[in-house]
Parts: sequence; structure tokens; C-alpha cells
Amino acid sequence: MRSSSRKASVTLKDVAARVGVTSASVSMALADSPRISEKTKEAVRAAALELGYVPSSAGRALRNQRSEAVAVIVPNTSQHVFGHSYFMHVLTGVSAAANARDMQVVLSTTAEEAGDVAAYERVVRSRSADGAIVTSAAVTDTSLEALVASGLPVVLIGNFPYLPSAITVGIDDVDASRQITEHLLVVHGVKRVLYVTGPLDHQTGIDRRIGFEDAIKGRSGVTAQVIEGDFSEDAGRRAVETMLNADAHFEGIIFANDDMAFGGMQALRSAGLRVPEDVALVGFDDFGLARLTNPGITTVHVPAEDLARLATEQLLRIIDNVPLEPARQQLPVSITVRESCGCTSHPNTTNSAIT
Amino acid sequence: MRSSSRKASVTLKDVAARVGVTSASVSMALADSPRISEKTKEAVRAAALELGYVPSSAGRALRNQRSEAVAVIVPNTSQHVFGHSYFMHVLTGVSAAANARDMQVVLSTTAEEAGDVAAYERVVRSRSADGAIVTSAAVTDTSLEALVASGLPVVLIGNFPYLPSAITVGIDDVDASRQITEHLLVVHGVKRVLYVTGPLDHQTGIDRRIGFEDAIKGRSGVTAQVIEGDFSEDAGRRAVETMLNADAHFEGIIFANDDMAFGGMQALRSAGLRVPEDVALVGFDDFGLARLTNPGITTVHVPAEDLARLATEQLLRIIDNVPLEPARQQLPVSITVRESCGCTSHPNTTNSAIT
DNA sequence: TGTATGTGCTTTAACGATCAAGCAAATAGT
DNA sequence: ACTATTTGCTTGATCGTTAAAGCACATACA
Repeated sequence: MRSSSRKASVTLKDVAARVGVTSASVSMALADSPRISEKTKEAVRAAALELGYVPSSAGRALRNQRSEAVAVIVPNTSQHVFGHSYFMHVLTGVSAAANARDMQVVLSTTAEEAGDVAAYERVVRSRSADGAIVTSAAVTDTSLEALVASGLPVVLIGNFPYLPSAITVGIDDVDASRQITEHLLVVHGVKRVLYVTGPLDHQTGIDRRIGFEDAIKGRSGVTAQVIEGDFSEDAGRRAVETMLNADAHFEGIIFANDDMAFGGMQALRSAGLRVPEDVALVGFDDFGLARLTNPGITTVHVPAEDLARLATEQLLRIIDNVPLEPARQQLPVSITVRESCGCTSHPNTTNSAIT
Repeated sequence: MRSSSRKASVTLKDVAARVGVTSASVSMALADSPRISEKTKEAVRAAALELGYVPSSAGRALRNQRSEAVAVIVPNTSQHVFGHSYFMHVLTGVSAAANARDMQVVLSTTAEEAGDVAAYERVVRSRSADGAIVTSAAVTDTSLEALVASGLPVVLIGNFPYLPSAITVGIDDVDASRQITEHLLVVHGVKRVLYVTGPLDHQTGIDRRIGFEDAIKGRSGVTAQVIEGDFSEDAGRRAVETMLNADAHFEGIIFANDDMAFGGMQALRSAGLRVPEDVALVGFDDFGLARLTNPGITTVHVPAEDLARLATEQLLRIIDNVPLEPARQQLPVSITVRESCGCTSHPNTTNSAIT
């Protein structure tokens, strides 16, 4: 089969041949260089349109040493994090910021890497992308430190106090957690509370716990119990079951995220307890789930999409060597009040958000 | 600033200089060519590792005329489709299949395209990707036809009877819709039903409606009403409100997807009607929402991740010129029974799936 | 009149990887 | 011993793009 079906794609040379100039002239013409006459430019544009010329990203990347792409890197197994709608928000934010600058978005999961080089190193060092957005990285992820140290353009979503040179965009987990805890304690007068933590090898898990403790501290008449979770629905369920089996008493539960709050809510219902009448509860994240349950979960709204967009904008600044003033940014959060805390009497009607 | 901070990346040449051979030899050595002595290969591998050599994707793409990437293209506005967790499943499936073959995944949304060339055409014709997976394309999307006709490697997720030459992977929407309708009619003996359609400019919307009609057809004693929706939660809510205001009577509702079922369920609750006691209902998709609501929604489980994985595998076959026997595939679906239809008495305990 | 300054293109070179062809040196064949 | 073959590398070309330098000719300025 010598007459292959592979249709050679249109290159600068083809356009040049059509117009009767060299490919360099076409390049300059399309770049609107002042060195090219208006007449030639017009002819080139017409020919390019007619032939359907689209610049080769490889040729351009090779020549310019820029791929015009940003990578989104997920260090965990794709199973877990993809399953989280958080990731969806991140992708929306990154896409929006990248598309606004005509940059591609490359997805990269650190699945089972063969060599020593981690996924992000591979993507960035192969120049498949000019920089990377890294999200949901564990504290224990040592390669992250190497990546940040390597000086390659990287922006992390979240807070990484143990990586002082990292560019990050996050929220104030401590303060937010303190706020939502206080909502339960002050607004609803809950005295006996249970706190279900996130994974304590993630900064998020650590910080939210600290926020909870800050809120409890020095508040008289409040008794608190803490049980460790891992952000999974099942952990929330098990935490509640464990406490109920131990015959523990609590009027309110603060979950470190919504997934666990949902699991916990199911366990409470199975035990015949009503939410919020018998037990009030709150979550954290508001990535989608909290709105769907019945009762809806009062939670901290984390602006994941905004975080991702801002992170990407920062990344593009780094790539373009534009100085960025605050290397670490924190976006404000709001508390979305629903029914699980006892605020609204009519479940699933209107949801209000206070700032 | 002549001493730029830009660290030149390691290329074949650098490795070659270290070993004392030419870059061509290094290339062949790393490719494990029999023309290179074992000794040299070893030296090359050592040097490559030491210097942290990672092949330039641009150089390789330019030379091989292959980018080793697949694009995932979403023709709708990113707002809408990203918001749907369906997309998350698709990404997981595509990533899994692509990563298994060491291919990158490039994300592409048809946002506001400047020129005539649509997003997928740009991505594929710029050779940023060797092929594309297209999902959630509307029937009215004419550029899709041009894309399929252009002969570029593309696999569509869904059914596209009006594009006979397209390679597709989907489910049998007609049959699935018929099945879930029959569940409500036969198992639960519902006589007066309401059907809320999807958008009728999508094949999915059309086919599911046909399946519903097939199930109704020739079934004596069953009266049906149809109202048009658009897959949005709000459409489901409005459909139910409209019917209630018209004082329509129905014991069961079949929604063309879960989002609408959720909206409808809220409207029923607001009207003081219980699900499933007063009105039984079913949905379609099972992308995540149906499990979270209370009561859980009995629905058709669409294996989105499997569809995406299979579609990507087909795409890779096309790219590699491997002949693929069935150009159009359909994956089987199952019905996930929850509480909204009246099957399970205890809401939110265990969910069973029947095949 | 002789030297700058434009103008509008072409030529050249380079980005990094890879494959075909080439070319010495070592080995094998008769 | 003298020609084949093999071995193990190098040379050179190529992929598509773009920046810099070059080049012939026209015009401007002193």
C-alpha cells in the first residue's frame, strides 16, 4: 500500500508554495511582521485559510522551547481523586485560566511510575508542559519537595508550610474550621461535640483539626472528643458507629469534610437518630455533595474553581517571568448554611450562603 | 542578565558528550538497538540516568509525526459539562487507557473559538494529539460531521445513527429506557405515568424517550404524559411543578436522567408528596447523585468509565492502524434499584444492583 | 556623488530526536 | 592472502517553525 491514507498535514511550506514565497515569509506574514508587505500578508492569509493551515505544535514547541501547555498533576491514584468532584472544579478553573491564554491543559496522574522520575518531573522535563499545577499532595510526598527545589514552574493548591519556597494558593483551613465549629457551638449552643478528622498526613487534615481545637479552647462547658478519619464516606460512618457503640454522648458532630459527614449522617439515621433534631452536624468543602443530601449539610464552601484559576494565573506569571508579589495566597471562604446544623427548619427548599 | 536562571534541559547531545559518542548513538542505545554494543548501551543508560535525561516530547513528536497524546474534547461550554460528574468518569476511563499506553491526555473545551476551525480540528490538526475522544455532542453540531468525514482519528462516546461512518461507543439507550420504565410499570404496577424527556437535540434524549414509548405501547390500562426537559435539575423541578399545577394525576415519574429526578423529587416534597409512597420515580445515569439523595434514586447505571476506556482503546487502535472489527459498540447497562421506586423499604441502607 | 537607511524578501541555522546511509575496523570465508 | 561480511559507530538529512542575517534594489541625506 504505497498510496497511504495518511493525509500529510498542511505546513508552512505548503502555504509558501501556494503563494510563491518561502516558508519564512509565511511565518513572518502570519505573525504580522512589519517586514512583510501588506499584499503578501493578504495572499498568505488567504492561502493559509484555503489550505486549512494550523501550525504544528511540535515544530513551534521545539523552536520556541515552549509547549504552550500547563499540566494538572494528581499525585494520588487516579481512582481516589478522580472520584472526588473536587477535581472537577480544579479542572474547570485551570481550563478557564489556560484557555484565556490559549494554552492547552495536559492531564497527568501519578499512577504506577516505572522509573525514578515522578510524573510531574516527566511531564515538565519532557517539556510537554511549561509548568504544572499540583493538587492534593500528601505531606509525606517527598518528591514534591524535590520538584519545588528543582525550580521548574509549579504552583501548589493548598498550604505547604513545610515547603517555604513553594508558590501556593489555598484557603485558611484553620480559620475556616474554627468558624464552622463556632457556628455549631455559639449559634446552636451545642455543648458536647465530636470531631472527626481528615487524614493527618495531609496539611488540610492537620489544619482543620487545629481550627477545631482553637474554637474549643477556653470555651467553658464544652466537652469534645476527637476521632481520626480519612475523608472517606466510610470513615465518617465508622466514626459515628464507633462512638454510638461506646455509648458516647454528643449533640453535635464536626466532620473535616462533607463525604465523612454524609457517611456519618447515614450511620445516625440507621441508629434511629434524627439530624439535626437529635444530633446536629456540619461538614467542610461544599464540592457538590452537601447540597444533595437530605437534610442538606451546613458546610464551609471552598472555592476550588477559584483556587485553581488563581493558581493557574500564578503559574502563567512564573512561566512568563512576570514577578508575582504574594508567593502564597489565601482565598476567603464562606459558610453555607443548610439544615444539618439546625438552622433551617424546612429541609431542601432554599439554601442561603452567608459571608 | 546574561546569566539567565533558565536551566537548559538535558538533551541527547548532553548525554552523548558525557559518554563520548554522538547523539544518534545515544538515541539508538536508549531504543535498545542491536547496532549498539552492550557496553555503550550501559554507559549511555548510566549517563542518561545521572544527568536526568528525559526525551523532549516536541523533538520526538516532530520527528515521529506522533504526539503520543489523545485529546478529550467537550463541545459544550465547559461550565455545563464540567459540572456534570459524568465528565469525571470519562476522564478516569480515558486516563486509564491512555496511561496504559504511555500516552498523554489533553483536555480541550470548545469554548469561544476565534476562527472557523473548531476546537477538535485545531487540536488534532496542530498535531497536539494523535486523535480525539468526543463526548456529549449535540445532534445539531455540524462541525462534528466534518470532523468524522475528515478522516482524523476520532471516537465518539454515545450513539450517532446519523453519522454512519463514525466510530462510536455507547449504550443502548432505547432498551435501557424501556427496561427501567417496565420496572415501574410491571414490578410496581404503576398505571398513570409521567415521562420527563432530555434535550431532544441530543440522541440520548431522543432514544430514551423512544424506549419509554416502546414500554408503554400496547400496555393496556396505562396512561402516560410526556413533558420536555433538558437534563437539568431545574427542568425536573419545573416539570413536576407544571404538572401539579395542572392538577395532573400520576403515580410514577420516569425522568430521562438523575439530575432531573432530583429536581423533581424536591418539587414533590415541597408539595407535600412522599417518594415513593405517593409518587414513585426513577432516573437514568447513576453518575453519583442517585446514590446520595434520600430516598436513593432507582436508576439505569451507565458505565461511563468503561465507555471512555473502551472508546480510548478503539482510538488507539485507529491511530495504530490496527483494524477494529465492530466500528460501533454498545456496552450493557444494569438497573440499580434504590428506594425511589418503592422497592426497598429502608431508605439509605444497602443498595443492590441487578443485572 | 558617495554613504546611510529602508524595503521585501530569501537564506541559513537552530530547536531535539531519529532513521538511512556511510565508513572505518574487526572478523570471517575460500 | 585477499575479498566479503559483520560490527559499531558517525554523518547527514529530516520533521515544522522561527529568529537573525543577508542581499539586491530604491530612496534619502549630506
